[in-house]
Amino acid sequence: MTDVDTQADHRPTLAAVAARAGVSASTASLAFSGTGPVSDATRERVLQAARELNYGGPDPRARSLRRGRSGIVGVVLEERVRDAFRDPIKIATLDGISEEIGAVDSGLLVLTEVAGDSDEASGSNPLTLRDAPLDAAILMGCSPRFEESIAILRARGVPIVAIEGDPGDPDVPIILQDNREATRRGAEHLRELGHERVAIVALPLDKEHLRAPVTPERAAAGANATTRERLRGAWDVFPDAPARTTAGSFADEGRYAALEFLDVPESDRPTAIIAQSDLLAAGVIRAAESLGIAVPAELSVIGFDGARVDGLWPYDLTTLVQPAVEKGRAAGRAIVAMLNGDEGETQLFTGEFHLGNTTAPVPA
Amino acid sequence: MTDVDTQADHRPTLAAVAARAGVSASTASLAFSGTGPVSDATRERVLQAARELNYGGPDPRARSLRRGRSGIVGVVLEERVRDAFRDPIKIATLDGISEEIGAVDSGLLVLTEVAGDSDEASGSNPLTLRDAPLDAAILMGCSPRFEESIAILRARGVPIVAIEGDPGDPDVPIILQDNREATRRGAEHLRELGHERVAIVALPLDKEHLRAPVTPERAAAGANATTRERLRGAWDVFPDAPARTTAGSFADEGRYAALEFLDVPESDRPTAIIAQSDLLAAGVIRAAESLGIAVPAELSVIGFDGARVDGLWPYDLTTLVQPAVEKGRAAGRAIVAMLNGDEGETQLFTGEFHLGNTTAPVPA
DNA sequence: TTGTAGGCGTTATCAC
DNA sequence: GTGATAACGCCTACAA
Repeated sequence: MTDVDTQADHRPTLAAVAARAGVSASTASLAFSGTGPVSDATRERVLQAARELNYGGPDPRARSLRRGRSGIVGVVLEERVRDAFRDPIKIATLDGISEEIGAVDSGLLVLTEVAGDSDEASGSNPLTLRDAPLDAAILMGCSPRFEESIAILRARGVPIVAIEGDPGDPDVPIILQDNREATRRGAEHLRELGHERVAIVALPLDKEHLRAPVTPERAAAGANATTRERLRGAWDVFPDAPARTTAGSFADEGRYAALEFLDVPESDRPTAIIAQSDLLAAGVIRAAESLGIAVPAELSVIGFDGARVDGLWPYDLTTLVQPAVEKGRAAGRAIVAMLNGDEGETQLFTGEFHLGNTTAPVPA
Repeated sequence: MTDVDTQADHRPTLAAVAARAGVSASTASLAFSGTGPVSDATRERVLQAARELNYGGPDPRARSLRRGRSGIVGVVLEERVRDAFRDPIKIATLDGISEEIGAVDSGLLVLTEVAGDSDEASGSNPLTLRDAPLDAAILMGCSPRFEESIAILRARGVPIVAIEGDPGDPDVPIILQDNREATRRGAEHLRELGHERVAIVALPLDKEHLRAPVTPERAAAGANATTRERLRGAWDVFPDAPARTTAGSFADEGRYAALEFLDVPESDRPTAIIAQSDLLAAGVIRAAESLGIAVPAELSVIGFDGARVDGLWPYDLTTLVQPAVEKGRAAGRAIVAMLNGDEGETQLFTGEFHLGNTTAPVPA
């Protein structure tokens, strides 16, 4: 303990500063907030007193009670931090969000969904969306607990925006991607190149994140709408294309799944693979490389996201570019609007086809 | 607007609920917080009233003023969200932090360092560490504004922990990595394999993130302590090893830098490269592959982090494993201790050498 | 087991 | 320009 103030349980208050400066608390408040008229001399006196007392400025907790705003926007993730942040799309989206909410002096609080009531063996119960001082919340990705989260937040009067998931609540603006249509455009590109034997490497479909072939039942029952829609888009063009789900959007997962399709007699092999993310696509390419299958000469590969996968060189992946940062910005703007008492805008984003060098005409 | 309560500016308060239930506010408070004795009948009546009024529970803003705790721990990053979250080590550390602070019902608020006073052309001024309702803060990585951030937080009486950076303040526990010693151990491994011509692919050294050779002056003046220490460790063993800085910890950056070292006559080529991160190492390997240089037969590569780079298969990178999650946990525990009025513990972590298959004896 | 009183630190509103 | 007053919504002694 080097400093006098270090151990003090009682930090100076605005009142103390005011007293020392010989003014009233309200005047001192004005001197800090800049709202309203204060003479320069008075302000200086107040600031001087604050310095002397080592006063660090108005307490944000008290301020947020009084103003009814905490300056905090919650981002509700369905997974733990580690998993959510491995997804470059989520990160880009967060970046867009944080950019926009800066306009209302807000910061991002990371939350995960409310846990089941009983199954918390960890003994730890982090700050939940039930008792975090939020001005607004952004739900990223739909999930089983979606509804519950929304109910809690609504009861609190916290404005909500949903990204990639539709709670079906007219008061909740949603930010969506044209997953089905975009995937269909990619598939059509393959068909134009003459491909007929096409396989799909899919994102996780259900909570268990199974590595398994997609049966019609699984496709119908799957909890993940994004995966489902992208499957539909591919099947719109190639109704019989076999698909396998992976345990997550990682290159290694893409490689495992691709090996199942590729490590077979050449006659059974697909001539093209539709991967549901760029990371998966990167793994597909590695799998092909390892089997001596040339991309794109012998196998065309298409991704989804446009995430500029690091280390994929010399390949320039053909993919559907998702405007991830822009989606985050849209969510942020919706939040800002709602915080200002306006309506948040629902927006549908369109994936842009990027032609790289990983697709080619079907081998003769 | 589908619902009566949607537009209500005035949400019900605890007092309103109490009134409706025919009890006093304090009793209603007890019914919610679970602190103190309330008869089951009364509690039920209160809860019932709450349901009828659509009361979502006590307002966290008021609660945090009253209790003096917001349940929020700030993580101060030196870069914008997008950049910080591309580093797997930072993410793992965040994960460890969030795990531990769950024990005190806290969540993570993402902040970036206080901006310069004038150069904010963007017009956006996000929530800063000056006015966020923080119970504690974790500074990740040292930086020029380190001191200023600390001064602000100290004046507020906010407990601080620093990761990978030493503010030299006895009240700030620090969580460090043995960057120099760990790197030295890796270098010694290379020396034992007979390597003499070794090059270094380094992390950014100064704020500009230059891609350039490291001169003694740059090494001495560099702002980034982590980079500097790892350079020292390598030079402890190979004093003349040439080094190049990259623009960031990415595979593509590693590839660029490695090409500078490798795309030369064979006699001038290093037989081993020390990369300062696993992602950089992945790029080094790709560069070698693209030049037809076999790893590890013709070139040994060593990394730093132990981040299990996705998509690096079939290589198992020889590296120094940094206990990133554990470091986060240590930081979280220090925070929890300080929040409980105890002292936070400073900790030094040791990198563990992992022998993979990317190093081999120097070619004959 | 329940109610009463007071205050957490700030800021908005009004007089002066 | 400045000061008094009254909330903001909740929690916690303490008294009943």
